[in-house]
Amino acid sequence: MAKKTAIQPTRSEDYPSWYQQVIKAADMAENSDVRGCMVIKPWGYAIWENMQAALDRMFKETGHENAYFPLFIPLRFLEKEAEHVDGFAKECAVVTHHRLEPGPDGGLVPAGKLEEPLIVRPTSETIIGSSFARWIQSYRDLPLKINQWANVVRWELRTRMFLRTSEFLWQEGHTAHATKEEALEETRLMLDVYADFAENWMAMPVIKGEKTDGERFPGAESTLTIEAMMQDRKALQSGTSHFLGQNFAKAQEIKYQDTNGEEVHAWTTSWGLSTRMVGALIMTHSDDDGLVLPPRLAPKHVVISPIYKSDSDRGQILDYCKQIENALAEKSFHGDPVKVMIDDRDMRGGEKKWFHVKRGVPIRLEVGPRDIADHKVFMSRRDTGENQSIDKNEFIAEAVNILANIQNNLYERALKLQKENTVRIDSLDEFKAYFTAKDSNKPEIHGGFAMSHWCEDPAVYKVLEELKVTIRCVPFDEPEENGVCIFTGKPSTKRAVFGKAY
RNA sequence: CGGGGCGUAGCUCAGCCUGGUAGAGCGCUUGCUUUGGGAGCAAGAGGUCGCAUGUUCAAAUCAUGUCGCCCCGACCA
Repeated sequence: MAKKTAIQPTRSEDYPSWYQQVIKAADMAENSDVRGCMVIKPWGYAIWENMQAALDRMFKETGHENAYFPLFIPLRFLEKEAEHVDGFAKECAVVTHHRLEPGPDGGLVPAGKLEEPLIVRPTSETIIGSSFARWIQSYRDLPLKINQWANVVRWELRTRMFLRTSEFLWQEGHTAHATKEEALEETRLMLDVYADFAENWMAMPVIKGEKTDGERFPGAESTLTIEAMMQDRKALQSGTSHFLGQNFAKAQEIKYQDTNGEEVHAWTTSWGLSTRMVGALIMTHSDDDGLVLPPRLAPKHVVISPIYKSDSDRGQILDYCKQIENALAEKSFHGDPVKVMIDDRDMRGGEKKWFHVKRGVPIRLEVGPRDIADHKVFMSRRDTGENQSIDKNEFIAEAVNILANIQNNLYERALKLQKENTVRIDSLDEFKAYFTAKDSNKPEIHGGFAMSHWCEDPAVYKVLEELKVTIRCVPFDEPEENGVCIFTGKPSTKRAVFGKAY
């Protein structure tokens, strides 16, 4: 008899369904009345706010300023950059009217047709570029480093909560530089910021690399990416940083006078990271009992449940809990106070326990009369499920270390999964076997990442398409090495990461 | 846009094949009991069965149409 899990089905039974159930059980989000759009509920939004706070600080530390640009973009703006149009045209929401009037059947019908349709931003390169063109006159105006926190809309055919929704929240950084070198440096710097965030806050190991031609952002010269492996061994693109060359600068006349008095085009970059990261967080750490949160992003670090045997215990037990809360509030976990919640709701113990387990709170404490008598607390760790009775003062002294230990354990666990499921493959047969499910009707978890030699050739993409595998990136860490493309036999100097992707 | 599935109480679903007065479990409300582990008993609230048309004495049930959702593909952060 299998152990009863809080989430059903389990990961191994049905991963996509498990994912949806975790979101529901942890009360993070729900589907809305608008197709493809979700409602982010307080617990899910608090996680996003923690991500925002960490990233925002990092952006400011690297010299960026926040600003805000319009939700609507004139249609003609999008037309300016040819590749950009191709990339986004298929998924744009278009606003064509500005008024509603009573219709024949008692409902409302759009009226007041707009002279020029507006599109709801799928990304803001064009509208921000038009501002940049006005703001930038001289080399003294550069570099210009702007970030905006915003919502964007991409009309997706198929959506999945957090991973792909028609509307999503993100940040988009946009910068303009005097030289190509400086813009390239910025592109790389921001990718490093994303990787730092993923690994140190999310406890999610990532592979940094460059996208191949087919996977690049529409209109970019190069796209850098961080790729993470989820527990079903599929890849999730988790943040991208684009070197836009002078493509957008030329399309939008972002020009400045250099020190010689000559008018030249600026070099621009853009980089973005979205609420998709909340999905990444779920799929990286969570288990069959629900969400598991890395302490650095958890809305609450410690939840204390008082356990009353009788009403007369109440005051005493609550005082004891408050002592712990106050003592922890003075401890610093990465510069912030330890976030404690005393859950004093009148609920049964078991129900209350599972409530917090499912929501992924890193540490749960239970305090009853026996603990008080012994000056102890009963502690459970969400990451390992370990329970222990521990001296109260010892816990207070160790709490920050335990949180750090959980953070580290989650990272190491995720890294182990990634390493164990990344293999170097040097033959096409082996490659095919690696990515082929034994039961095509109900594909079991198979494959992972493959590191293989390749080349830019239509034949390569044909095979990949058949296997539903994509080139995730050409990793920076991978050394140059002479080999042959496993698809064509042509010479190759570097391996790329291949995988099935979200 | 293709292929599958589903719309019945807040949630999960049964009932439909074979038409005949709307069901269960969970949740919710109230009371009592319980409390170191997803409580027990009792009482109660809650549904024009997605929508429209048709067939019929009679439709949740049959037919046609329509809208919406979910899953699997193609496309994408």
